[in-house]
Amino acid sequence: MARKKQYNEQEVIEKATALFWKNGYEATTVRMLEKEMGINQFSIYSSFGNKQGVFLESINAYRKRIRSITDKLSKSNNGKEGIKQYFYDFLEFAKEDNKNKGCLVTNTVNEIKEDTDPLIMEQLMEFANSIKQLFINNLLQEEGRTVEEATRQSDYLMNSLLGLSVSSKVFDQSQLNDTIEITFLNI
Amino acid sequence: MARKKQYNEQEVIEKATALFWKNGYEATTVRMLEKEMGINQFSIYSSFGNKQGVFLESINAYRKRIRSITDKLSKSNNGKEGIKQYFYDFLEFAKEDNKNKGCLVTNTVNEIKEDTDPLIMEQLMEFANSIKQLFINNLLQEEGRTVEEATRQSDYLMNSLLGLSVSSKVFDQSQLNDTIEITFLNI
DNA sequence: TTTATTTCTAAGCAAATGCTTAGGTTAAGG
DNA sequence: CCTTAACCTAAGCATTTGCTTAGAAATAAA
Repeated sequence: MARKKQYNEQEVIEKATALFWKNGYEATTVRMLEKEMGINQFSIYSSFGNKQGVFLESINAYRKRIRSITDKLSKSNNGKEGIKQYFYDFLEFAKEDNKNKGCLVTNTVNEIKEDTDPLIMEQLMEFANSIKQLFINNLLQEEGRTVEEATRQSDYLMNSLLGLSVSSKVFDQSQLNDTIEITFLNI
Repeated sequence: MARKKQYNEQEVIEKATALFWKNGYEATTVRMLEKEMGINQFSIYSSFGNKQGVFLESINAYRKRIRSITDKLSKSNNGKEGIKQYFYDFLEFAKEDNKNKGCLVTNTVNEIKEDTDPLIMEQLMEFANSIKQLFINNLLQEEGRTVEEATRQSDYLMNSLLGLSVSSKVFDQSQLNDTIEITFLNI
């Protein structure tokens, strides 16, 4: 017995995600969100509570989108080759108009100060750990590796991936390809 | 024939550097600078023009401080071992109170949006390239490497270093050590 | 059609931002 | 001891920030 919402929450969150991805959390203002999402501030706040609420939903949307390549990784059964493919898939995933936006999660980790909201931190760490766990599982598909070794190598790989998320904004494609190839030479 | 400055510009820039290092460029406000540097906003603007001017001087100060370990690297003559030592030195350099502040330059690169000031960008890229060049030189100290190979490997190492600057804020010391060791296994 | 209830528009709020300025304070040269 | 030029203090400026709210518009039920 009342008016209907004139927007779809999932659709507008997709647009918010793109903004956060490109600009980071702090640099994305509510006015920008308003414009990009195509709805008024009132609607933003009534649907998502506050700016942080929009961002948390954006992380969810991001994780859904990236699931296509994490799924591929979790289903792969060729050890480190599957992980290497994930690196390439990720670069493709983060590309837009010949530019690279990096990883939404990594970008946000880079913004972290002491006063970063614990809720956001929690979400970020959970996501990072889920990726690391996939690495460990894939490495253990290959013979002659202890769990400890696989864990150490996964930390190494996470470090490389974090690096890629940053350097993909500055390096060109062939530099990135070479870097990935060398990264997998020694594990 | 006039009053003398009651502060030393180099001293106050050291304090500004610490702030930018910890909080990043955008998140550091002029009021915070005022408090940390111990001088009034008027003095800040009269000495350095604007906030960006303070930051550019802070990058200079940072480069001077890090020179102790880059000098060590440029003087080393044991190839990749010297670079590995640089990685460890860097982690030590960036440590403060059991926390790790990462690299001022990398932190700022991570903040980069399309509208980042070109002057700042230029400074940052110049610094990054100088490090990469040191890597190349050191790698060429060892036999059996072409310049192209050394360049590719230096991109790989820069990627790892960028990763370290980020992951040092999240990983613990033993994870970082393991990561460095694996990084240097296959070059 | 009327009523009830939600949604939307647009104006507005306090706080924080980078930067400026008026006016008092200090000290070197005459 | 004055003058004068640079310095410092502190108040203030316009703009932007995240968030709120009063009131108009829309729509399902009575």
